[in-house]
Amino acid sequence: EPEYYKWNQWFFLRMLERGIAYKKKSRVNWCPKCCTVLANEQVVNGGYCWRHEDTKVEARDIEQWFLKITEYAEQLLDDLKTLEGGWPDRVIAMQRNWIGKSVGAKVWFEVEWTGEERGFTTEGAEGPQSLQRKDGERAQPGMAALREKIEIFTTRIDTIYGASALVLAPNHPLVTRLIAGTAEQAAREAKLAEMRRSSAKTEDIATAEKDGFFTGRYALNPFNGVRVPIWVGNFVLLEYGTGAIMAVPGHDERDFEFATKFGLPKLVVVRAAESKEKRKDNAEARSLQRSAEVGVQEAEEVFTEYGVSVNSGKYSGLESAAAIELMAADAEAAGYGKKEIIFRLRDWGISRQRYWGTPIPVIYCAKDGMVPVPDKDLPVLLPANPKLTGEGESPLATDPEFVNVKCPKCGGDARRETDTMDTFVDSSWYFYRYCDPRNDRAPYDPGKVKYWFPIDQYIGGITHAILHLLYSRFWCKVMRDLGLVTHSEPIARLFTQGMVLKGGLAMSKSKGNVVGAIDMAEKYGADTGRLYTLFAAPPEKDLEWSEESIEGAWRFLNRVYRLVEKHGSERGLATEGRVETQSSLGRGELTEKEKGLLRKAHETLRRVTQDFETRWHFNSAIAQIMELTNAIYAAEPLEEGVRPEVRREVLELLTLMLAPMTPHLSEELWEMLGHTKGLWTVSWPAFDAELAKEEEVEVVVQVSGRVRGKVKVAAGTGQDEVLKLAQAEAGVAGHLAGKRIVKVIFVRDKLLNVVAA
RNA sequence: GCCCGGGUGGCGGAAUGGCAGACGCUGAGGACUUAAAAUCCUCCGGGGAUUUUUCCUCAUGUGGGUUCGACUCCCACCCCGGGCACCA
Repeated sequence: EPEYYKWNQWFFLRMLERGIAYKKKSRVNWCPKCCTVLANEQVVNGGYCWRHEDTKVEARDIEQWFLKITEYAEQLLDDLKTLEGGWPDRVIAMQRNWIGKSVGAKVWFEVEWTGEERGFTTEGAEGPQSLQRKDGERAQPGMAALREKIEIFTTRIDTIYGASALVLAPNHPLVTRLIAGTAEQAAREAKLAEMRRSSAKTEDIATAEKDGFFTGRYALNPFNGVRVPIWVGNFVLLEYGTGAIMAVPGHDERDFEFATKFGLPKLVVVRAAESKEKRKDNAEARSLQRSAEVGVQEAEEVFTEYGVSVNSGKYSGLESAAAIELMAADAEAAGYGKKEIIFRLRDWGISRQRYWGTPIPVIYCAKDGMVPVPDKDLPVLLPANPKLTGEGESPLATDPEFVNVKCPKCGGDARRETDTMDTFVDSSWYFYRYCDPRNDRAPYDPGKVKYWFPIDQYIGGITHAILHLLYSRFWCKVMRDLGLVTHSEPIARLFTQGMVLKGGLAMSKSKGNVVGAIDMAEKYGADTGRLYTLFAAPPEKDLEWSEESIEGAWRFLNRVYRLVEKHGSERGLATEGRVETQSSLGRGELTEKEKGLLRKAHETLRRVTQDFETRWHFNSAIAQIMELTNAIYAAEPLEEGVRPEVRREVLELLTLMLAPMTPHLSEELWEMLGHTKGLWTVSWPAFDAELAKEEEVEVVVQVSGRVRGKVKVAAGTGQDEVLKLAQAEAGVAGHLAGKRIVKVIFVRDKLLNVVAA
């Protein structure tokens, strides 16, 4: 509705002002079925559309709008800590994983333009000061800076003495220039084109074989001045880090694989830290380690763990963590590197080429460029009659009335932006609007939001763990920075309910495994369906739909109905608007049978209340109610020894406890019990603790922790008494015969454990 | 590979330090009925002893540990599900 999406546009303009919303051309995910771009979060199962799980997304280079969620990466990560306890662990873990923080360093390797197939060399390996500049020796045409540097990112700067190559992503902007002017330029360009083509297919990058080629150029390792060859590798991703890595084959599995294939050296620069025991008695290992410290050694296998640096100049002997710290600091001081934290999280691409979505409120003018739509012109309305061509172009673009506008700045002819916003924009803040839905001057009144927020309890499917739930957290922080809210997290407690499966799969129309809610309601009634889904499993678990089990729920409700039908006819006893508990009879006058029933009813109420309030374990609550029903049946005929007041109280409690789960049926039962006011007018009853208490309890008797008997005693009976009775029990006495009692553990009304030796 | 979650009868599940399998489904047997449906009753983890009644024993993925006592807490491992992934 325009009354709502107007405020999406308003938020967008605020973000545009702050540089949070921006437009850029980039490689994006395109779903050919949706005919639109998707955000990274909307690509699932290694490259499929989240809505069409059988459709692979394609890579396309399109100019589109982004929201700078990455600016909030650190906060989104840090604040997850405040959600612990309130949010399920797996959702927190999934978000943490998605944000993907890596602490490391960037290092700049200077390109040596003169380099050509001279192979790997360790010449001049004596520290940073020996770094030799070869500027201008062989300048290439069109080269702006001769002192070109390649920036790499690493989490293991401590392994830099083991770098035997730099590897760039095929799409790295420098690659073409590096190749230019080298001896095998043509062959290299052909290879590069081939690699770029295959990387455009999102096919199983993770399992593809390592591939790459030498560019013909070298770069200088700033730490030791060693010349390392510059390669291009298919396993290096342009999007992550700097799009370039140092290959340390001795200490990274991918680099090891790459080096094995292309014959690069594998230097050992970290060895396992000696454990104390080893240090004592493993002289052989020690001598091996000594040899590792002498000279350059070819690694036989990859060692990726932390340990102690070796063959690393002045850093040799340092533990990995210390080496990382010191080397990053040194690099920064010397000006060839710096500490850096990077995130896996990408900015949120919100442009969609769809009709359904909020129009992005900007106008392109030949004279003024991109001009935001002024607030007073909001909302930018969707055209009423779009042409839906399915051609992959935004439906808005084909509507001249929508597209052709005057520039708000100069009044000249201009064009509207025709992309619409991702619908996840709408869902990122809808709950705030609930607090103030008719406001036409602002998205909401911050005062009203302050009263209600953050949300005490939110319920949703696990499917939104890194979509809706991440975007909403981001939106909240943006609104906070706009001064609209004072909290940083929108949702205090999150509950992720399970799915209903059929044949092991989530029900979906495309799979044809849906159970029609209407068919089911016609056959059993909606309440039976409700009761079944609640009873079959606790709510956080997935549940497999079972036709047989729903019969069970149906049978149970019929049992309850028949019970009320039979005994609910004593009209005139009903008290409107509440359950008359403990009846109007004096407690002392209750018969044994009456006491038993009332006790069971109130005990059930106690446990059901607890399940509802603290655990949401509706399945065990229903089991309790079933037990109560069974107990009432067992007490039949109720006419004998149970007065109408007591019968009614028990049946009213039964009806009330069922009401949250079977509202329709309960309403009918309530009427059958003689009430004329709706059940909804009645509040949840308090259980009578006195009544719920057992008078006689069964105490379990154990001998040395094994159950050997039981004794029935009055509630509250002391240890001595119970022990005396227990010793009289044949089964217990048999196990105690000829033994000495060492210790007695007694839990009142529950257990007696006699430890005998 | 990393990160989460889980593993209990034929099945869904219950028990969060104190009688393992509540409650329900399925199955078997029985009652009612001319018959069927519905309803009601009994039994239902394995092995053994006793065969009226009960008793013993094993059993909650595997192996250890803590405890008078462990499905429950701790350590190691195995398996299943999910998320992420040539993330440097």
